[in-house]
Amino acid sequence: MTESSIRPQPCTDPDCRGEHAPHERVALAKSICERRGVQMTRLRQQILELLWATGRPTGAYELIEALKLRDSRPVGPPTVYRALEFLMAQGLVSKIESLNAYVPCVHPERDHDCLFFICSDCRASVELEDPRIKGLLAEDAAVLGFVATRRTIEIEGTCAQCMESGAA
Amino acid sequence: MTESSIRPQPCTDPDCRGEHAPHERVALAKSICERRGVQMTRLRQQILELLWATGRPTGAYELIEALKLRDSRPVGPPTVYRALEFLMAQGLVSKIESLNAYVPCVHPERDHDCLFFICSDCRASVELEDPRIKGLLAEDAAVLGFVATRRTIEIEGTCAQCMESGAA
DNA sequence: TTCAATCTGAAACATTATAACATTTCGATG
DNA sequence: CATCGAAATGTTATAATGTTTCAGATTGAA
Repeated sequence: MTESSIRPQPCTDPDCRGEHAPHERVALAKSICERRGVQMTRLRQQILELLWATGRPTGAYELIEALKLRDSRPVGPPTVYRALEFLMAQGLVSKIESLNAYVPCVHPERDHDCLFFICSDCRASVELEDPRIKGLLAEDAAVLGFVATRRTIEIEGTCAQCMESGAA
Repeated sequence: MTESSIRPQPCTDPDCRGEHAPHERVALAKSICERRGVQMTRLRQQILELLWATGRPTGAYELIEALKLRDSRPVGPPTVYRALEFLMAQGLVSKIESLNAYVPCVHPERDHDCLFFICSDCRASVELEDPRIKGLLAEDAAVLGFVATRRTIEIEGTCAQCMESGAA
């Protein structure tokens, strides 16, 4: 298993030229919350920062450990799960269902249904928006008369870097 | 919450005219295993039958309960998880990651990367193949130099029947 | 200030999954 | 037929993930 990589992330979105430095993304998250009149509390911000800091999908219990280490702040599972729930509701964090882990969203400012490429080797994940897939899914849903509320698209495999380093 | 529906399933695949009666699908699974030289044992078959019987994504512990009731056959979690692992490896069953539950595959005879529409109301799921989405995902993966091994696509929402019955 | 709403803390518990090791089953081979 | 080995299953314990419940703290507004 090679080192976890990609931090700051090279954005795979062709429209994006921006930096995704963690502190800058956290600042953006705060301004989004303010605009919406919801509270980016200390705990929530810490968790978002931790998710940016690890640079890979991170489990709730791993966050609990990290909070304990970083701040000698012992928090229970419900506390962390509630914060994650809030962050997800605001589109600032996504859950990777196939890993039971959480990642910060790169582009919370856009309404997004992302897909995730998850490297089984280095454990990193890359977020991607593809409106064409979004469109096809909408089309398929329409055929079924199905009204979608949430989309989970997760592709597991080996990332380019790990392929090169022959780790796969 | 309305009654769980769709059994036998109306196949949403335009190429498919076939019946998907559970017993017929289990027979197909058995012949596939025989052809591959792998064993469709009694336990594995029972679990596959149970998955067809419930008609909706079913959890491992629910299967354990069902086996106990149906056969007064007490099996432990590892036993069931191993059987599920086998069935998934053979493409006969898929895991719905967002529910931690398992569904039988409608078309094990084809190589498939399915997407699932999951009704939050009646708990039913519908499997669909869409080669166009498969193609776009392959294209996106290629751009990233990512080699995919597994695809998880799960759309949650409300199915047509539940929309009609106003249950949503 | 004081009330109400929101957020956080804490203990217990529920659900999902795996590790480690023993036993059984069953076909292949001597 | 005996028995060996591989595959499958059984058993116990435990790990990992997530929730319920109720209590206390904080915050923002009247």
